[in-house]
Amino acid sequence: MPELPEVETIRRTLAPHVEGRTVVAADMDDPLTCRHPADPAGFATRLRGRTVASLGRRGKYLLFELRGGGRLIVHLRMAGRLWWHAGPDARERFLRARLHLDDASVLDYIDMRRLGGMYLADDDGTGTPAGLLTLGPEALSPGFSPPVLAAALRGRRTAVKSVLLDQRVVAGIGNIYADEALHGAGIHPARRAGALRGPDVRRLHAAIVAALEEGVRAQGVSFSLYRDGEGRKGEMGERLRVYGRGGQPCYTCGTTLARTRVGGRGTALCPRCQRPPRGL
DNA sequence: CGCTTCCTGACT
DNA sequence: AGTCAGGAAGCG
Repeated sequence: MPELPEVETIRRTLAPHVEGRTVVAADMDDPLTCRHPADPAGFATRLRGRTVASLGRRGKYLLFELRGGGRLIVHLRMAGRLWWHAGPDARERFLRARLHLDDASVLDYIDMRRLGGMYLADDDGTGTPAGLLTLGPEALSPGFSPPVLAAALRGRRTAVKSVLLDQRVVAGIGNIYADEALHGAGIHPARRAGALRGPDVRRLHAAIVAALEEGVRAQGVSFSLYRDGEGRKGEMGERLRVYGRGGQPCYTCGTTLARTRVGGRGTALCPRCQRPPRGL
């Protein structure tokens, strides 16, 4: 569900509520949510008494750095939500875990599809999800530059959109912002990555950064499930130019936006602004 | 690489 | 009944 702007918004809204707080109890209600350690009782025992020093983010991972070492890592995947309440609120239908903090507030982890998960990792890396270890540069950092993007695209016959979604290439882009960035750059999502020229790559890089920064400013997209750490919706949904707009007119040229499938993912594009070269 | 799978629900 | 969903690991 959430991509870099949504996860960053959650981090910002959650940080003031959890930093410096101690977990006095953890209700780990769902074995699937406990990725490491995998048993809920052990997970709860290890988390109890730990204090959150700071809340960070890497790609789409949220990192609760714990005082004295180690971290609690949360990945929301498609449908996960983190929701803080000043007191023990009503339990959401798909509540999978609840952390009780030492000021009587609670942090709820809600995940209808149970695709997301929580990890308790040590400083030596034990328990860290593999995907976090192989993450590419942060999309909104100097480490992600046009030359870095060019190197990732070079020589590859796969669709350019699939490369953008590869977290090992760049961390934080998901299906929404990939479509938005490709439209902003005027590049067809199924275009062969290796076929992009220097100017294409620079436009694409700029469009990625612009789309993600706009998403952060607007506090994310709230299509259905996403909310920030305090349950508020983001404004980015109304600013999307292609994602979710198949069949509606392109804001740039008026052409009816198309809906297709690229790399197994639903994809929206403007057939005129993003015209593919012959044979892609 | 690209396709399938994980999981559960909403919608056509 | 079939399709789709903001993600990513796993398997040929």
